[in-house]
Amino acid sequence: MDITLDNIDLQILELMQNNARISNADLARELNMAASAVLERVKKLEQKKVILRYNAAISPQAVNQKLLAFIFIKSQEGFTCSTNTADALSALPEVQEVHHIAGEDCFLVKVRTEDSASLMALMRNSLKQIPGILSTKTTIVLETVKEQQQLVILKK
Amino acid sequence: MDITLDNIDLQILELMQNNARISNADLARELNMAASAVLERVKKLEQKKVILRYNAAISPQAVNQKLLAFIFIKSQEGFTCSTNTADALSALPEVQEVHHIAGEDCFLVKVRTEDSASLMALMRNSLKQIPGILSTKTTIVLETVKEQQQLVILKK
DNA sequence: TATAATTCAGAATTTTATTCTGAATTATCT
DNA sequence: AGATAATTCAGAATAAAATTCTGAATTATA
Repeated sequence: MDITLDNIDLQILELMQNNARISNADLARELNMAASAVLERVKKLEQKKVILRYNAAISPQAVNQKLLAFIFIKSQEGFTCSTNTADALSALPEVQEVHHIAGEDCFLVKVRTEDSASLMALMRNSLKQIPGILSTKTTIVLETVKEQQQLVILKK
Repeated sequence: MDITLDNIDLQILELMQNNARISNADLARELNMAASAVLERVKKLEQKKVILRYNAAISPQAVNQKLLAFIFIKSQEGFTCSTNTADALSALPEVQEVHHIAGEDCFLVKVRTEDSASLMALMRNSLKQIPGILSTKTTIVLETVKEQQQLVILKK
């Protein structure tokens, strides 16, 4: 399947990336196009997995997830086995992101918990159950200044 | 304003966090409630900033953002001045996240670029312009196994 | 250059969002 | 506890939006 994106596609992506609930009609008005044509494009972008999903960004504080931390996890085994480690990490609900990174450390994991006590509990209980983890190094976030993906930025 | 969330609110958040374009009617059907009642709640969650925004998750590969990296940035000055550093970092379009972290390093920055050449260019050109940056340490992501916020998980 | 495939506007239809009202529930104050 | 106020919600009515369909125009392909 062709995944070439023309200018209209990029405009749609730019409009939707931070306003995913914009109505198809409004989208059409912004682009000076018929609603049916825009709808067809959005559906196609979804089919082509250019748009992966639509998320509601929820305030972590509002749902009592006050602590954000990054954990570097050094894994024992080679890459094939580490994939299992990554999957085990991904399965934990507190784990928001798992990245396999270059260099001596193996994974960088983004974690949200209620507070530092529950972070400690997570590390003591859940992480300890995962085989192949050699060591962890935790970095606690004091304040988040920006947290917003913005992949499409059109130049005028 | 009261930000207490009852069970219905949490169910709404759980349904919307990974399906932000669900129609209000479908939401109402899932919850066995009138559409008007659900709509009122969603509006209130937006007002209360429990829902911060709605994002379309775009495939980075599809828009030619193939490289993901985390950069640790050690800043020269104290916290007040570092805020300016953080704001300057946040203003860069390649920068997706800026976290102020505990410990010797000051900021952890998540960056997406087309490739390693443009990452190097970003560091040589843009980062060098920002005053107060003492040193940087870059960690390149080889593969992302999970990347999906999931703040609300209801236990049955 | 012919043919096929894609894209899109406009109309018609189905579905949804939104507003309003009154009843029921919940919270607040004395 | 009991009265009052505030909030929440269902159901109806209306406005708006999504979706489907068709044929014309454009673009790609052979």
